[in-house]
Amino acid sequence: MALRFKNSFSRVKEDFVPIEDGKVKIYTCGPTVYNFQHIGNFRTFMWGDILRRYLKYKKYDVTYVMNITDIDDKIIRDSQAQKKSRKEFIQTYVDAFLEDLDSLGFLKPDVQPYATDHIDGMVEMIQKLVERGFAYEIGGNYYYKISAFKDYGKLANLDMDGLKVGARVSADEYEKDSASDFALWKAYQETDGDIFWDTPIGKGRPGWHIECSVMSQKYLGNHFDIHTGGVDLMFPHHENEIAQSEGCTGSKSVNYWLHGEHLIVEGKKMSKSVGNFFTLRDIIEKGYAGVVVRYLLSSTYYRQQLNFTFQGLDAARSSLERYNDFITNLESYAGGESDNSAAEFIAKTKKGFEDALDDDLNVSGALGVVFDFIRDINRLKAENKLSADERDNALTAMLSFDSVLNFRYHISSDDSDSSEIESLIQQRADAKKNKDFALADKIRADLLEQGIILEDSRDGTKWKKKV
RNA sequence: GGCGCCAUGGCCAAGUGGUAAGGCAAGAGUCUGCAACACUUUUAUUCUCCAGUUCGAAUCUGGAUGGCGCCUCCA
Repeated sequence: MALRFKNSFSRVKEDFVPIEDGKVKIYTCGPTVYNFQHIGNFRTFMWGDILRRYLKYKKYDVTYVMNITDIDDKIIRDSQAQKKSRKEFIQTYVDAFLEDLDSLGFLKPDVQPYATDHIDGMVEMIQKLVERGFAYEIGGNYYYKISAFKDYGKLANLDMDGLKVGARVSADEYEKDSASDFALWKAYQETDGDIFWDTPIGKGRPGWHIECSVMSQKYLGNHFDIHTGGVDLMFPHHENEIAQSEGCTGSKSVNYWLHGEHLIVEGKKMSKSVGNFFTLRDIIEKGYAGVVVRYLLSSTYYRQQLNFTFQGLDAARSSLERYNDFITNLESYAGGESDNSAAEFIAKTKKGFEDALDDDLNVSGALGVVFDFIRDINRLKAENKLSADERDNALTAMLSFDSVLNFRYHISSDDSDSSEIESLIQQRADAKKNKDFALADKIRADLLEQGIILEDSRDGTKWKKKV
């Protein structure tokens, strides 16, 4: 099967054909750094990571850009409330975000541009849009004239003529030709304090949407392959991005628009007032490793709502242990007689894995195939029908699947307490030899208390950390 | 009001016209000093409901019910 994606623009699955053979350019709308990112944010970034890893698995040369929005109304409001400079304020959340990406096992974006480093580019684009008749200025504010862009509303399937002018629109503090026109540049106001830029188009700050047009163009060119984000960004953000980019160049900007559904918690929209709002940090504090969250967030098809529950998180942890135990146990398996069935299992799994992911990133389907594989190989192992060569081939296959999933977790060998654990395991082995099972069980229970799980096998006792 | 998504076993979830993957949980067994790991095995004549199309429907059509989202803050 050929790789295909459901394109939000056409609303159907389309075969993926890159603009440049063998290369894929992807832009993802990154976080606005006014707070710690919540698990819903990470759900969106997560399938972006899977997408990117799978394209690499398919031998594409991938360029992945994820921006950081470091200027917006909330950043101004909250940094002032905390009496911090904008830079100082955002740094906390940028650092936290990068740490979070790391604990969730993300590949680092190839380019991670900051909005405020691209003010010049934004000014140039706004000037160009004015020249081309897509933008106008009123009292130092610049607006995009959506009536000038004939395809406006096409991505979100909105009929702009039929839009009601609601309370939020009329409450806008700036004057505009049309209520639906959106801000490209906001003139300086006293309440902005020291947050402003002096530019050829005046003193002020950029609107939200212009940054993504400028940064995607700068790092990926006027025309690139894939743009991702959450469904809520489809309108107005991505609609506006298209209007800006294409108004500026006069040609198509993005081939495939991918939008992920939201995460809900215990069946309800996540909100602070309901008390079901979680940052990644909240979850980790409850004792779950990042990789457990990764498993849960990535295991559901991205265009389907994901219902986050702690029961689900516990199930994810158990699944993940099976996945990792499989790899660990296979690595230490000495190898036996072959019955020549392993090659077939490997080929079948590889095909099933790729067919599933080729079909618009069906991770659930791919996981089903991988768990079939785990059972098939474990059975061969149990019956001693897997040779050392077959073991190596199975491991290679599994690790190639894991280059996409990244569910493998490692026990650090330089762990400071690992020698202590080894010595306790030795004490337990001695106790077992002396039939002092009470002591042996106590050692095992004590270690479990510290999050260390012991597993006895013919080849001795292994230990692993609880995730 | 307009646009759109979803409903599959106790929980999660794939399958989109050919007779219900997979994971978790639970029960039974093998292994084990006991566990854990692993293996074997049991658990949906049935896919929210009602009609229809078809030789055949979880899958297509119409309707109903329930849940969710977007319609200028939002992943």
